[in-house]
Amino acid sequence: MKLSTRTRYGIRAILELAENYGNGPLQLRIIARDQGVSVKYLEQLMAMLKAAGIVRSVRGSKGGYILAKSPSQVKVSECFQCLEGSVITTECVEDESFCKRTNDCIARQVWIEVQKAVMGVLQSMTLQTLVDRAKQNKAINYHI
Amino acid sequence: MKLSTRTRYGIRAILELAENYGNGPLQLRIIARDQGVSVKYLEQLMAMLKAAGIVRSVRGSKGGYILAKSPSQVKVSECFQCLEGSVITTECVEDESFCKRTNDCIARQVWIEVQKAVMGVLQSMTLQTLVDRAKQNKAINYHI
DNA sequence: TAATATGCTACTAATGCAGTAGGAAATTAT
DNA sequence: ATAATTTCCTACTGCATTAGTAGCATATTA
Repeated sequence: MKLSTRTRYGIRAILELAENYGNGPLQLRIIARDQGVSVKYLEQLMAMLKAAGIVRSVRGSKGGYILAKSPSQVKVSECFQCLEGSVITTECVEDESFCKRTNDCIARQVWIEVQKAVMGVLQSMTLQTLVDRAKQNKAINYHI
Repeated sequence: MKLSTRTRYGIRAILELAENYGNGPLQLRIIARDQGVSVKYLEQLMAMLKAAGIVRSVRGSKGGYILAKSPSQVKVSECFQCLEGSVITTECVEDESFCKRTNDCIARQVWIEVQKAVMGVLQSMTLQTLVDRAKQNKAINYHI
């Protein structure tokens, strides 16, 4: 059940875009530097997010990426599903015909509950939620 | 975030042992037949569960596997962690020194919450919980 | 025209998953 | 004793996915 680096780097990149929201495009060069990831790899992640309509891009010099919607309108679950593929723990959770044991399979009930729990967490958060937390966190660190 | 077949088959095998609890050892041959999985593959999964003290084995003819504790004493989370490795979504969740950004990383907070949610579900269930559900399920199907 | 960014596609090394295979050791049945 | 059954152990293999790297095309600004 490990997360891919795609998801981890991707979410971090999106968060950086969310923090930068309203200040024009942010270059991958900057994000790559901040996050310690290659620009080339980030390009691919951003392509996925762009295809999903989560970010949009501005080409050319002074270009970069911008969040397509305001941070409060983007659920973390959207970003997660885009990058990780889905939150499906097993095929049978969403596709009953995947296995003939579906009706009797108690294990399946477990995976359904797990999936609901994960989605519950991710759907309850928007990028704004996380940006606010980050601000709060920085304020606390400042006082130390 | 897909589950491995290890975990899926393994949990199903354990559930079969749980349903058989009190009736002596159950052979992998039987479980393999019921679940549509090879004996050889099941052997490996059972080796993991045995090492974790979840099941114990009886060698030789009329041998097989038995749950090491009563179904009500075995949490699903134990079985899951044994088979899947862990519920860790990323290393940094449990190892703060894994990444120097740990303190400021808001993404990490997301993964921590996801992990807690998953563990919450799995820890709330014992094998007995699931066996009871299975019985209930069968009773309902019988009336149809 | 040069510099800076994204866009696109192909390639590759490493890893882990999902088994298969074969024989050894223990136990029971004949 | 011997045969049959069953777990035990370890090695091997094919496959898919991940985690990038690389190179060039295209768009935009200075």
